[in-house]
Amino acid sequence: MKIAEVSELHGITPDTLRYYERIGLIPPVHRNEGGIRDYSELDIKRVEFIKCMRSAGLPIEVLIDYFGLVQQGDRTIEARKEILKEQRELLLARMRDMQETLDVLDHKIEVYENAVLKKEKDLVQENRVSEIL
Amino acid sequence: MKIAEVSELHGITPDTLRYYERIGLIPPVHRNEGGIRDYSELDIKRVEFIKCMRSAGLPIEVLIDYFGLVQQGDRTIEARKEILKEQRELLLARMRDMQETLDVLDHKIEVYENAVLKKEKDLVQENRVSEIL
DNA sequence: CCTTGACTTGGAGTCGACTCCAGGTGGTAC
DNA sequence: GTACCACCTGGAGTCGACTCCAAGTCAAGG
Repeated sequence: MKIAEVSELHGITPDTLRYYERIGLIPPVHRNEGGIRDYSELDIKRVEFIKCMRSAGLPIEVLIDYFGLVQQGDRTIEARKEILKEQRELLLARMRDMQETLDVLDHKIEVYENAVLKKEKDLVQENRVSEIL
Repeated sequence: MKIAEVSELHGITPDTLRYYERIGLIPPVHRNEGGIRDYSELDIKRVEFIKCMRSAGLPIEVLIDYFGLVQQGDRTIEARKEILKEQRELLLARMRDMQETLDVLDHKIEVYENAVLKKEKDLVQENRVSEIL
């Protein structure tokens, strides 16, 4: 699969895919005779995983470390698990922050909602209905 | 309240507080005779709000726009509400992404957990218990 | 008086993560 | 055979959000 297809399929620009390869987040992708990248199933699995993790804000460095361990085989399973657990905790913490902010936002929106209603009511009472339409 | 106190109280560095003021996220803070910032109750309320919003990833620009509207008085209530609603939706979307990633992470951690257990079981069966301690 | 320490300023530097570009190649379509 | 298109490379630029720094001011303590 060529870079443009992978790009379209996963909503990642070719530039970003090449960038990921340059910095070692994706291992060197196999090329055809013309030197053009041909992404394997496995490469694509990796891209999907990366996209998922990045969409939640996991840092690229962490992912590089993780894949480095994967490459070193079974004896790194424990270390990999620890990385994932740590990122899981960080993710949860961020989600809790966001939930708090969401609550604040919801509250403020409601307050504004009421403010708007009150203003309209006032206008109606003053017989200035035309202004609210 | 001086900058150091605000900083300690809210876990924001003085540099960041001054930066926020420079870019207009916080309005010019009142100074004492010596030219030293003296944060008012209202300033601090604003800092708290900013901290909350920033911790959920709302962009600084959006917050500047929002406070710009606040400054313009009641006639901007509707517009402010719209900004908050939009940010609420974006926040929710990000939280959904994160929940998905969390699920993937949990699943992978479980797989690793099982892999570790299996490995230990194998070692026990091979009478190499010492290696797992 | 002099040092110390917290503050001030404007400007430059950093960091993570892309994003863009110039110049070049290779394969297909007319 | 040449125009076109997608691809390639290395390197530079951008963006958001800080973060750091040099040089200066001021109040309080010894």
